[in-house]
Amino acid sequence: MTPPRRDKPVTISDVAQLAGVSVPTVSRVLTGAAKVSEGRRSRVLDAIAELGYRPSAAAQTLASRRSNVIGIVAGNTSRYGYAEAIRGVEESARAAGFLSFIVVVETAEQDDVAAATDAVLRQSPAGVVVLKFDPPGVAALAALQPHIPVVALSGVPESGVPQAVLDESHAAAALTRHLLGLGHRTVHHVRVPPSGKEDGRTSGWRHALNEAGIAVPEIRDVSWDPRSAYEVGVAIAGESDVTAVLCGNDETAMGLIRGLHDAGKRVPDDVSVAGFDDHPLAAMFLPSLTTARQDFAELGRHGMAQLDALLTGAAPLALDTVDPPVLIRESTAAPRDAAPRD
Amino acid sequence: MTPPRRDKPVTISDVAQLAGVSVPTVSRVLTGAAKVSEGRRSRVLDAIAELGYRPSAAAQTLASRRSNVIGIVAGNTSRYGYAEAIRGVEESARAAGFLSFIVVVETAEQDDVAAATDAVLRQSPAGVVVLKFDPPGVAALAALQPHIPVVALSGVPESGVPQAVLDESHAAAALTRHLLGLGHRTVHHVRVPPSGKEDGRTSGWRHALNEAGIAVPEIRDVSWDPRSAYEVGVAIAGESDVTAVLCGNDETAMGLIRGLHDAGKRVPDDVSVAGFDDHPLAAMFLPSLTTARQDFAELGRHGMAQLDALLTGAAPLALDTVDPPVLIRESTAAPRDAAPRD
DNA sequence: GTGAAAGCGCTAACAC
DNA sequence: GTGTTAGCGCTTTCAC
Repeated sequence: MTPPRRDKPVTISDVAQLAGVSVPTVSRVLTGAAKVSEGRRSRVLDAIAELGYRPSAAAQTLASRRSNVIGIVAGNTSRYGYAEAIRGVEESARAAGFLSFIVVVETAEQDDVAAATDAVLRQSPAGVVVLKFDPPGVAALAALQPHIPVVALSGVPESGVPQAVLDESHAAAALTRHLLGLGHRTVHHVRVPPSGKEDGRTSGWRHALNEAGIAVPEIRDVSWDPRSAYEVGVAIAGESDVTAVLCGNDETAMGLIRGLHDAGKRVPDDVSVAGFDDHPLAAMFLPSLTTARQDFAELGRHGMAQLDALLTGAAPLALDTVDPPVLIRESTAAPRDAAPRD
Repeated sequence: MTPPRRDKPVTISDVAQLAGVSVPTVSRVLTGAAKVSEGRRSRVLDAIAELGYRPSAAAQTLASRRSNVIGIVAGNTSRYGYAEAIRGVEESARAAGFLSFIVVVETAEQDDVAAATDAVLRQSPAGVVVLKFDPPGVAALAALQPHIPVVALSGVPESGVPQAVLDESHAAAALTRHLLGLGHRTVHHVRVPPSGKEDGRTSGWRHALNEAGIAVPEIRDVSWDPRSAYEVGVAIAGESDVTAVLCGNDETAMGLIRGLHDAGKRVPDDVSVAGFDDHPLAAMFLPSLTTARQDFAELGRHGMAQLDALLTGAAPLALDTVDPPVLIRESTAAPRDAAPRD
């Protein structure tokens, strides 16, 4: 066995020569584009193994005008939901024979979006999955769509784009109703950075309040950093009318609870707090978090399945919606001053 | 402005024709390989803008035999340290003009490692950064090294590979000494899946115990799932000799604390627990976690810097080691039965 | 089935 | 400086 030299890669013609066949024949056994007689076929396979030959993706892409890479475009790669969604996409992309590359769009500004679009298109990927979780994602989706097959991953259905959706609004409404059902007069909302005008989490909350004929309280905004939720927790500890809070995600809920705690309030005794996502630590927290499970990895897998369907020209999958289950745990309870409604 | 058609990409010769120059001249303004007169130069630039031309990465790679993509090889993409390290690598790769693709190695088995190696090499990347955090990472590193410029990211220095290191053993020893200094007779250790025979976290702990002349207690192993640490927490709640525990990471510490809590033990009153990493939620947990900060994103950036140096043939950077700072918070305290040693 | 010939979009080497 | 000529490593006609 001769280990390949770092500076002289083995090419298809090396294989052809060793196997005693023509270059196109090697190509045929590689791609399966046409039948090759059993004898030649195995000689080619042997030569490939002996030389440790690996086809060059660049040459294949150039010659065939299709590639086996897909792009994952995201505003972020490491936050919980993002990382899980990326994992899901990559997993099923790999299972389908695709390699995934990552393009991060820092902001929704022209320059960043154009840079990301360029980076994606230059690779001539077979398709792209965009995490439409934030404004950069929304902008990148719009920029990419006219050029290449794209699937969006998101929390709210939208028409005109193949997509996989994790329907957040139902779960947010259910969580809000749960809190109201415990006897809270209203439910406040601490919002994480939204993807557009309003996310499903916020609209579900708003919907449930409207439905119950309750005035919609002012929204508090936080960044992704749990410390900003901590500050809000400290602040609302001083507001006696706040007895129930629905947070945009579990990290926010944990930060908020810690802030309330440090300001002398107990959860759920003084204030009920619900999170969103069912982060792996949500059940470990003290108190454990009432929340709605979001399976981001599954969302990613669905997205890749959509892309696959799109590429193979199969019947476009029906709108792919997953309804997140609600989990009632320790962080929510009846308020001090009221008995449950029913 | 004519938006490019989805099916007929603009090529370099379209640009050349519109600008009234030869193809290589366009290439020259693109790559800056040779001087081009100001007049032609700007005509080319205009043509590029007008046509919305984007060079094909495949063609460039094939013709020039160098690519501007780098590979990130990892056993996992979404767990905290992994995701942060990947973020760091991608960030600085992008800043240096590289696109990052991701290859996941599920296990350290022959097949998976070979598949990952193939996937990487077929892309002919400029270089690769391997997350040497687990056995799959270690195996992939070994398989890749003879073929292509590789940098390893890890927790323990190792010779023979360009690498960036987050030196865990000092911090683990410091944490162990902190616990002993509080008066604990010994410190137990709950270990997360190690990359090889022993990780820096474990060896630092072992070292500090040896140094203090204390017998090394049996190690408890957990998976990455905090629920497995929860089980250990429940179990050790029944062992009265366990008063201090050093955990392999913060998620494990949180699971362990929750398990202790559910089994009736309080932290730090009954048992002191230290984590590792300074996860964003470590400071929010109740109790907040004593831990050692690991800046994985910075580790990733250092790794990419190493790779850059390697590629440009610059003097190889000195071994890149970061010493994680120790953070004393609420989850550790003196044991019930003893006063602090000093 | 199989080889010869052509060409994918670009860069490199070479003259001028 | 600039155009012409050759490929890069493959896949794709198209004969046979």
